[in-house]
Amino acid sequence: MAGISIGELSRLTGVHIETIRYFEKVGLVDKPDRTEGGHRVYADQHVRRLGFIKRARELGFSPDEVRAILSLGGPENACCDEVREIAVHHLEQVRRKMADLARLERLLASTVERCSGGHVPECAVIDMLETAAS
Amino acid sequence: MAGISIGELSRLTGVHIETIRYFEKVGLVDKPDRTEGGHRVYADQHVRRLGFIKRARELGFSPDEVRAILSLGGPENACCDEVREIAVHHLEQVRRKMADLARLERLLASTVERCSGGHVPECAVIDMLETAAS
DNA sequence: TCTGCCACCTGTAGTCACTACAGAATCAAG
DNA sequence: CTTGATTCTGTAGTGACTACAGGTGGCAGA
Repeated sequence: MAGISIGELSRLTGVHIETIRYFEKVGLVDKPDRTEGGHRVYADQHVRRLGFIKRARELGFSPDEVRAILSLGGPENACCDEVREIAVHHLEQVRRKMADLARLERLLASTVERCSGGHVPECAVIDMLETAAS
Repeated sequence: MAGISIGELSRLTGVHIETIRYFEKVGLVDKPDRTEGGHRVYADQHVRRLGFIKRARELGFSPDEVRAILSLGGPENACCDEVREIAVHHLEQVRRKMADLARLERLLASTVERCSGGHVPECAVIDMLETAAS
């Protein structure tokens, strides 16, 4: 209710003060009111918005994707179909990345297993890295 | 056999010319010989080394991990146990990342499924992003 | 040999998403 | 009114490159 300082906002949301100012600069959060002396004064709306951004970033949405959702009018006004499209696209990327990692995991695991582990210059890991096949 | 220009090296390895020079600057690849005029002249050894670096990076080894392997004397001399340790550590990180992505995938997938997709302001994706639970 | 042109050189600056600092001003409590 | 914490602006740093500007090198054809 009462005005929130940037420090409180930071504590409430877990977003660094510097990052909050950065988000303001790049237009991810609205410019807050100021005190006479120029200190930022935030409202509850900013807490929600910043929490939203933080969570979306944690979930791997790129800043541009977050921006896209926000530009749809923000969590308050965005239309489901448009937001859904962004989420679906993001889901596809996540699945692609998972597949990549799974291949990598198999390769690494089997390589490490083949590895003698002895203090010798023959090494399956090195062999793998030297070999161009994926 | 014959000297290789930086352009050829780039074509052979698929690494950008600028990146090759960057790798030289940060010490990932040895400084090559030069022509009288100052152009870099590479040998086969550089092709192997650069290919090695490229592949390790593609496999998600961080530059520091690559540096660590190279500092063990490079692919030619490194000892299996030390390299293995780096690879095992990397494997752990890959698995952690996979688990993260899997959680994210489930959340996104179930959310998108719940999503009406209509042109309405109620949206499961927004709800998810607004909700702080992971 | 001269000319043309591409490849290459160095050095600097830009990217992204922040993070970190310096030095000054403001705020809140006592 | 003083003190100490907080906040302010603006700039610079991070990592891992990428991109450019402005100047040479190398080599083929005339």
